[in-house]
Amino acid sequence: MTPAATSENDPERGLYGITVAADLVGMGVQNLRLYEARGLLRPSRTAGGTRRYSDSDLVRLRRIGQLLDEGLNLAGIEKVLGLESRVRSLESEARRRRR
DNA sequence: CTTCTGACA
DNA sequence: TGTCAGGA
Repeated sequence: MTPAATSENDPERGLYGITVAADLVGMGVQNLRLYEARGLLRPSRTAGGTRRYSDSDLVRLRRIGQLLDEGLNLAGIEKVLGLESRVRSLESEARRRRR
């Protein structure tokens, strides 16, 4: 469709300010800052220092919310997120190697 | 918008 | 410990 659709649909590109992002995932802005301080998230920053949350950041935030509901603390969630990302890379690596 | 501090369950 | 409110 759109010729420039590649960069416009990049899930890694920061789109939302912290207020909009918190609103979209149903969290408080203070919590989003805390999650970042605890190493659960790394939203991009503008030159002026304001956070920019991407669509994949929102997915990550919703995952954090699920894990919190399940009773994990922030330290545990950081571990889980790390393990999940490692599983993903190992799975894709195994997929490549298999072909 | 940012970081920081304190109260609450 | 995580959440939330208020202030600089």
